[in-house]
Amino acid sequence: MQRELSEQEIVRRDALKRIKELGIDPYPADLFPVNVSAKEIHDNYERDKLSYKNICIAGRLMSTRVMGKASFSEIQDSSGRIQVYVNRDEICPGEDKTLYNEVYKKLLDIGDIIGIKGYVFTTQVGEITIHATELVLLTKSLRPIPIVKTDKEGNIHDGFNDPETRYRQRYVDLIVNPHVKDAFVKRTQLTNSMRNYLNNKGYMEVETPILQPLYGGAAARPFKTHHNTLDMQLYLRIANELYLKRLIVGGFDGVYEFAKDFRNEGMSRFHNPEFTQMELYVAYKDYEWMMDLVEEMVEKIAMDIHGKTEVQVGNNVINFQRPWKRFTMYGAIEHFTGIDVSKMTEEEMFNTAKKLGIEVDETMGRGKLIDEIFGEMCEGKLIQPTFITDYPVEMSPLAKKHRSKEGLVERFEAICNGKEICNAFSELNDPIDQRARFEEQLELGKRGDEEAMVLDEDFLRAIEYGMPPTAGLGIGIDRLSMIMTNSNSIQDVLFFPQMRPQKKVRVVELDDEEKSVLAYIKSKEKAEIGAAKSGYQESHEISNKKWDKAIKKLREEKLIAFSKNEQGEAIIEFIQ
RNA sequence: GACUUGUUAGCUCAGCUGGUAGAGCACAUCCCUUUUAAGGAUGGGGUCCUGGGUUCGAACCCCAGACAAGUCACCA
Repeated sequence: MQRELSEQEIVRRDALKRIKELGIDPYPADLFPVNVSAKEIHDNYERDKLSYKNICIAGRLMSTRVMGKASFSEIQDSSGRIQVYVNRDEICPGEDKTLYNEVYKKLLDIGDIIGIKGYVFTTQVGEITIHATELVLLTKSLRPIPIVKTDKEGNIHDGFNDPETRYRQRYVDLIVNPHVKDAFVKRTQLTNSMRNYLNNKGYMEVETPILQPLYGGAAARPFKTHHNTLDMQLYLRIANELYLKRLIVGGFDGVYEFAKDFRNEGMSRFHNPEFTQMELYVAYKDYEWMMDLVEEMVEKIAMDIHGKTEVQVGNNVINFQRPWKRFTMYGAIEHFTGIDVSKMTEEEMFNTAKKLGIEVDETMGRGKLIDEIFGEMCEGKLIQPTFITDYPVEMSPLAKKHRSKEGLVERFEAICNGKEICNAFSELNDPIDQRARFEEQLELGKRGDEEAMVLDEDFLRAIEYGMPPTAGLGIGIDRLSMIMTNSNSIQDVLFFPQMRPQKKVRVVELDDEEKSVLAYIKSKEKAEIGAAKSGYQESHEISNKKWDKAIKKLREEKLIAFSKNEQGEAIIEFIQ
């Protein structure tokens, strides 16, 4: 179905047609021999002027200021923007000035991708500029892009801000909002830095199934799908933990994966249905060791991205310098509430939670209560990176029981800016205990807990062969990216955040009611508007609003006209 | 899932008590040899998110819905 084009789109399509008539290919196939970027010129021209006498650059046309025979444009390549000076008699040395007068001045639009050959100079105003000697069209753009302007004080004019449009048309967002691009560059720096760190340690990056017959490794509701040939239900993974541990059983000492995981749950500025987690498993280590690794790795990432360990996040400056603060979960609760819950019975804890103003219900066990108290009273207050250790066993069916503390597991989370950024434990490798924990989860599932884990018989078989003591880590790449880029929403660190589809555009045609109204007016030829309405309403059921809509529509379609007679009455008239 | 706010030109936004839909940028036409968000002049451009209702009359009031953002709940 052909969309109705806006005036500006029609102008551009007409320009495209004219360009073709002039024998110019608006989408040429040949490579364009780019030999420099905008950033390189800005960085190096002043101290090495001789190297920029013969340059070739390509980019998107972002602005033009035409001043008769001379004009200035700005082009933007992947590295940034640079000004281009175009002089009529230089790009058109002969008699034929079409390239300048018609193509450059009229047929090129902001958003077109062009190639420039020329040399670099500095204008009278002192701006490093490319003096164009040749100009070619590389791609014609058929839609107008938003024109965002920044003045000398750095104020942004006519910004492209609407989050919905920005996320739905991320390509436009990336073109016109440099800070958006910057956040994604930083995200990639983050994963590069992390990957380098892990590779230098000798761990192996692996890939494990995303389509899993059983989902496991986390407490979450999965996406279901179906494989036709096997005729079986499959799930999109919620975690890759159980697969990576199988690889530890298989004899790898350290494996990691940057994993896209999928959880069929609520969405918010911290949650997207698909998100990225880096999971790492290292044999013969424990959670204490893993804490040291996390500190070291994240400190290094901050250094690699920002050149320092401090990062501005909202109103806070977060410092990733080692060592980070460490609290046990009980310790954190005592620190923030003054209450020692460690020796409380479930009943005492229930009442304590209630007193603290936390919503509780009878189904909550000790572990859930502790988690609630912590989440409510402590988590949001932890701005600087902090490790919380030793979680209740009920919440952690895959973690090893604490070596000395009853009822706890060897688990830690790192909290930063009030949010969890990673989760790790000494992995449970006792197959008997693991089976028992899975069975407890099955019970929870029967009681209606949709997030309860399912029993993975193959995983149990694997660890029955023997998994060495292992430290495991899952670190949220999106969450960490948000912190490292000072982003307020996960959507700002995902190129294409999940959105509901947009409504389809309707084709407008006369409906039956409008046709009927038109027929009536035609029969009258001409009438006072109020009389026509009441006349029509005598024989037809129609509300005033619908009548009004119908006649407005008919006028738009130029099927009827409005006017006034000598008495000043509004007259409606059928047009032949 | 709940609550709050929003949706008007390609973009950013005004729009009074309900009374002919506005501005800046962009676009078009014309003039102009180094400009800096903006050279000058003139002009065109609208499904006021959708559907219903109230009203002589709705961008505006009422009801229902769509989409989004924020807060909360759940979760990483």
